[in-house]
Amino acid sequence: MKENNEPVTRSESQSFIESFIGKDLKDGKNRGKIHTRFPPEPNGYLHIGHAKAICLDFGMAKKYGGKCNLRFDDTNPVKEEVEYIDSIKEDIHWLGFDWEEREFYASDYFGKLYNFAADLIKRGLAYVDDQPADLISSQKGTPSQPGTDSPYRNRQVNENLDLFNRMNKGEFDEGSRVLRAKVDMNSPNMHMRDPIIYRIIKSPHHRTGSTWMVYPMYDFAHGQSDYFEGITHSLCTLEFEVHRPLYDWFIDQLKSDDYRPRQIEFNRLNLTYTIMSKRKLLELVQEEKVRGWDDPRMPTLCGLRRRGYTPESIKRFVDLIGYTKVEAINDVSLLEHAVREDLNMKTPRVFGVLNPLKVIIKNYPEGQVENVELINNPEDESMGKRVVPFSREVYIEQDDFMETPPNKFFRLAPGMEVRLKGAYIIKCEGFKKNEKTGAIEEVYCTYDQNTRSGGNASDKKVKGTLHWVSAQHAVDAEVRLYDRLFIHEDPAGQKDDDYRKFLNPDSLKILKGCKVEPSLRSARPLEKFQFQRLGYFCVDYDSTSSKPVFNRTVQLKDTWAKVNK
RNA sequence: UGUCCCGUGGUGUAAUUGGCAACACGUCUGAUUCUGGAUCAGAAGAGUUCAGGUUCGAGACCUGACGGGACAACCA
Repeated sequence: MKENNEPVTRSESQSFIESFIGKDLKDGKNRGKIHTRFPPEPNGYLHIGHAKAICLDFGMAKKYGGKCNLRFDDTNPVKEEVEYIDSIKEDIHWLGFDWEEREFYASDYFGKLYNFAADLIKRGLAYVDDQPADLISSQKGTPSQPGTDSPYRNRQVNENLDLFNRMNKGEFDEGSRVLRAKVDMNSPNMHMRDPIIYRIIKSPHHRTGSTWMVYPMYDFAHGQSDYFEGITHSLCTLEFEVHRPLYDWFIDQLKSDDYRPRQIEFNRLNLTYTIMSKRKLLELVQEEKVRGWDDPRMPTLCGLRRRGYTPESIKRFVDLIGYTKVEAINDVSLLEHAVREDLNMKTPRVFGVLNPLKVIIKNYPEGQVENVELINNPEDESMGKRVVPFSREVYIEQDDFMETPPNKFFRLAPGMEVRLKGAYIIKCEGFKKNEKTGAIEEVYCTYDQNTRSGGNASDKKVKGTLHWVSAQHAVDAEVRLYDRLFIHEDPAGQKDDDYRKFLNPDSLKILKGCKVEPSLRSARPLEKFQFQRLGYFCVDYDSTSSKPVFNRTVQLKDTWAKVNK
């Protein structure tokens, strides 16, 4: 919808996929309709790479007035489990997408697929091969050498039909026979060299039980399922590019009019300092390198959710990186930027002290408590204000005090003044130091009564403003700090080294004696906050009202930390 | 030694389909701030892998190199 001479803005630029779709629609292909599908195999949890596909599949359909199906690609009963199905559905909904009543399974089509295979046999386009896997494999040749025909390639139709039927009745052992499509053993494309389309598997299927003994391969199920569902655009990742000729070959055998689905491939999502392979993520879980699929360090959607990421931030990130055919590796800092941007607008500010250091305000009356008022979110006035108790003893961050500060240290040090945010300006008059360890144990200050925020002399300038928590009112909390899971930008891409070699030993730091403001006692799992000056934090599932647990989603940008390096 | 795909600042993407490279992240300044956040203003950083060709004109088209990736699972 470009108006007159408005310049083309970023948001209007389309990916190559969208251009293809737009052209197909304009050309009136498939009656000018768009229908997509998201086709996960239920063999693991969804990760942020899947989110990229989900956003495309559901996003394109929505944008162009079409529909998007959810289809579980469950053609291999030995790898798939029901537990994954529920988590996949939960994650898609969490992201904010809905397939309505269109929840399908490749296994819904086992009957149709079987009949289609039988039909191919009758047309002389498929045959049963009795050879073992290694022989079939070696006859396929190599990418640079053509294959050779199987001795069973010209088996009679009736024999093929009978054998295929008996394969499905369980008369033969797994691995003893397969059904192959008769395509072209000399094709430069390995996938066209008489691909196996059915194999015998006797383990029960999570949905069809032991109805079938014979199961279709991916290549024989995916395109056909698209066809059965009326899919117009079958969007998948780059590695399926070489499968496309086969996809088209089966559609050619299947189609009866001018409707046909079209496969388009785009680049996978890769992120720096993590891995995206389902197999490797499973290893991390099984080898207990992480605490589970939803460990906040994992790139899984449930992990990111637990870490405190919002669906909006993930969608925003996906939107920023785009869809191309270039195998790219995206910088996590862009993802982090996306959460900060979102959380900045949404989260209430609170005080939490991670490494407490007690400050005693010597001239503040003992036993006195004042309730100071603080703005919940300077970005959004509608979020209102809250009241926080202030008293003679408060905790500040250990990092906010230095005995001998460097230049430009705008915090507390002997003789220096700082503001305790929302309360008073205090001046450091002394401190107690453990002579053995050198640790600062207490800091002694005086406060200026006239400097209370909002008061007469409240506009007096000081260099620094600190967050704090009243000692007697503080709630003890556990805080889990996360760092990148790997110390290498591309841990899985190092040919000579196993990715495990690059695991970051300090990716998780658990802080036990943290002090947070009393309002946080009632925080519920998944609630998000900005701990002022520190970062964004999300309440963990392990949290209880007596002992809150917070996960740090991401730090605030910290220019001081950079200067300090 | 085959077939297919890809090659634009540090990173990810754009470039009205041939008109003298734009945006975001990151980086660095400065302003502002009761968050060293946010915000605001600004800067540095690529001449589009290379070499030819077509053209008045090429990041876009052609040819050839070079570099990266995918493909030889009874996985998806």
